[in-house]
Amino acid sequence: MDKLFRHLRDYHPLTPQAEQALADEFEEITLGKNEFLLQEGKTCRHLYFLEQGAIRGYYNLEEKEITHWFAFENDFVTSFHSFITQEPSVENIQLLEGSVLRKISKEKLTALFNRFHEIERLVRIAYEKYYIRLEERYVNSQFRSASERYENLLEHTPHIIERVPLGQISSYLGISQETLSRIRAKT
Amino acid sequence: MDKLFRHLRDYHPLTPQAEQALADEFEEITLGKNEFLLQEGKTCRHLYFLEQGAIRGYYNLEEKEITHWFAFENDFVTSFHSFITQEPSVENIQLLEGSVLRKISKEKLTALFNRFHEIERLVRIAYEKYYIRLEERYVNSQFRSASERYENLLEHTPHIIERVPLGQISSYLGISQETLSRIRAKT
DNA sequence: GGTTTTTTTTGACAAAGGTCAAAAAGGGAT
DNA sequence: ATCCCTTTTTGACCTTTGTCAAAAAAAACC
Repeated sequence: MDKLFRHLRDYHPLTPQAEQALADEFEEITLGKNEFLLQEGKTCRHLYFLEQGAIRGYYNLEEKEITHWFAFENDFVTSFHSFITQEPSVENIQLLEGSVLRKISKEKLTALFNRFHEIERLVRIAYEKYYIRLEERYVNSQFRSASERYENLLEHTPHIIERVPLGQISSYLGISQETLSRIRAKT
Repeated sequence: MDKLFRHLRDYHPLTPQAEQALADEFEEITLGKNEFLLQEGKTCRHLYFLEQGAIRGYYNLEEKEITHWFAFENDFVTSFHSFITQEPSVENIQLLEGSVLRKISKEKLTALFNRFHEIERLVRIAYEKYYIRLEERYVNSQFRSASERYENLLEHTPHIIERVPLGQISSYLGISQETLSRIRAKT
């Protein structure tokens, strides 16, 4: 649980009462490689915190799996669209490695917002960070060439290369696997 | 001011006290076509609400202007990265038409968060909506062909076509202007 | 250690989209 | 209407990336 709270403090420091209330609600779960946290068509009712392990989010488009994000230690994980709207998810969330997570349901989180302004503030601040991250990925994906995107990955998130098969990285970068392989051969 | 509050209520209803506090801080401004709300290198200190008009955000990449978003009536406008981090902006925000806006400074907004939990909640909910929007744009931009992206624009945001020159639309879609022109010729 | 199975690389070719240059079409002003 | 200036379209060609198929390499299994 420590890992979670150390991470939360980076967003916004909490009073002991608020920390305790969160500690009461965040439940630990352990899942094995290739298991699913969520499958398309199901509504995502939880927010997860990934303490240890690696996870990907992907969806199926024309027979292909498109991986659009990865998560590692200290990342929050959910199908954001489904979690927020409480509509069925179009994406799947699958473990790349055996992982240790903490989870909290949307209802419990919402109830905590009502009890603790500071918890809602923490989430507001976390959203800001995640928004900025996504914005950077967006600009990077749309206006850079395939090899620039790969170099950017090497520079900013090299751990992805170590822990994820190439086919998933290529779809994450929006490149065919063959092209990515050729880009790598050149460097 | 009505327009702003009608819009805010769609996110989250506010008490009269909170509305009044916001009304006291949101200042009206009017700017003409081609004027700048923000230029790169400057830090964005305000959040704007666009009551009437049209605005674009763009940055310069290798001699070219890359337009990466448009805003119209009832949109919030800011250089999100700069506003949140209070670091110098890499983007420019320019009016496409003469526009009427409301603005509030970051300090004043933060002060309101402290006074009114409900205002911070409203912003938290607004972030969720904007995050989902960006996520959709991201997936759409990265995994669809040029003509699919254009068709998607026609279907979901046709007003852009009416109010924005083609060169800016093409860069928004991540296509060269010539290719966009050819796509249009076909349909 | 040898055999499957999966992942990555390579080759040949095709398709999508970009670039450069020039022509055409619009939009104001006078 | 005419001139000037901006925006859009068209043509020829080039570059990047994708696709299909097969080989090579790596990993997992017995």
